[in-house]
Amino acid sequence: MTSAPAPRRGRPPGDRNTRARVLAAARRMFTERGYNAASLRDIAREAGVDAGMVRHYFVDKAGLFRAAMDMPVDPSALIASLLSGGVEGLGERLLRKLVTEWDDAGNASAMIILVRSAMTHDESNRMLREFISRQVLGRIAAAVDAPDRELRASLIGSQLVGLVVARYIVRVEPLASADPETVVAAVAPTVQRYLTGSIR
Amino acid sequence: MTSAPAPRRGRPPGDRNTRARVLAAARRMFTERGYNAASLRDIAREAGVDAGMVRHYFVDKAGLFRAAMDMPVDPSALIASLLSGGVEGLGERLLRKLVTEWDDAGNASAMIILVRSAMTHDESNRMLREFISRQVLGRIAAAVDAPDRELRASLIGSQLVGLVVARYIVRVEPLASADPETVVAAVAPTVQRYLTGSIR
DNA sequence: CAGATTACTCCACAACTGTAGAATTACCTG
DNA sequence: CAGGTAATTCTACAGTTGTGGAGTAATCTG
Repeated sequence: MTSAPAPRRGRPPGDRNTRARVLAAARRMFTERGYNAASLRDIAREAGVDAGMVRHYFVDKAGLFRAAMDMPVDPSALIASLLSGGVEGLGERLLRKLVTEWDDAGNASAMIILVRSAMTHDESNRMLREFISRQVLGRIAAAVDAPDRELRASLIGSQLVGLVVARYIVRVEPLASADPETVVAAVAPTVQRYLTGSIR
Repeated sequence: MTSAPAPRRGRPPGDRNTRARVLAAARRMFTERGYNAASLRDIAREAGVDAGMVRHYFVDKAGLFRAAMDMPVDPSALIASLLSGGVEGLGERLLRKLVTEWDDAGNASAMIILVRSAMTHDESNRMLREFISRQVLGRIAAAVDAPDRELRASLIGSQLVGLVVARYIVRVEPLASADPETVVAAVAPTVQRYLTGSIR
């Protein structure tokens, strides 16, 4: 790993920090509209920049999307740390993390982008399915010592995705405005039952 | 070699039942891609018909969408009949109805159209929110004699929407291929708890 | 100073979109 | 048979989309 700052040559970026602005605008647009409906020109306008910059920095719309999906926190590490506390009370920890994380992420979470895009964009759909299966549910399933581990994990997935859609995307009331602890208290037992309870 | 019959101009002889074919094609396309991503030309091609027919029969894309959303069964009547059995075991009845209905609807349910479209199309988003609130949750909330009726109802909504997304849209395994009764057995207690159990 | 390299904008293109009107043909009523 | 109406396709238009190339400006290295 060369930590050397790389002999920067050529024209330095002005104090506009364009790349980051484009990325931020892309995240906003993708969360709001999903992959297809967020146009490059809209994103560029939002960033106060010419549309050509997207090509300059990210080559493609797909490239921009990939860059926008590079999440700040590694979800697998996050989940691993959640799991380290054991299965007892995992439902509650999982849910609290999810809700508090997304409440103040101000709608700009990669997960929301993915959910929203997955409805109309094939690649996103595949990404979401694989992300849920491998990164989230796979790990949970591995931690659960019960028959039907995979089924249990995907049931959890269904409740979590449903919560995201209802609270953050479609915004069904009063769930959308309910305070975090209320949501945690209400939904955690569901997740815990899918984890360790009887499901047959 | 003229393999294609070369579309003759003007009114063709016989009864082609075009309106119904366009409508069916529209339902298929809307379920597969959502409102925005399903183009009029694609729908017309799917129906084996010129795109002008949409205008002829439905005026607008919005008009076509409205027509495609005119559901064969009135959901409010359906829900009312489910509710008539009382709150006892309602979770199970609700879930069984939902799962069996959609499993053999072959993916062409109006609900799936709505869920899929709601992610990118503002009007659909509004429609879904209002449909869930008024038609489904409103009625359920009215039948539940407990504090937090609306919150309970929207929690149910979150689990149901999550199930739809996970099983029918994103197709997370093994939930997507699980047999109906397994799903009912696993999820019904969740719904029942949201209905009558403790949520605080 | 001369390149080289990067940052950035402008313009063009082909494809696709929803909408609109005109033209053509078939069927129905009298 | 005459005339109207419905059914259908064709052509056109203005807008938007992702992409690509060309050109300009700023800064670096040598």
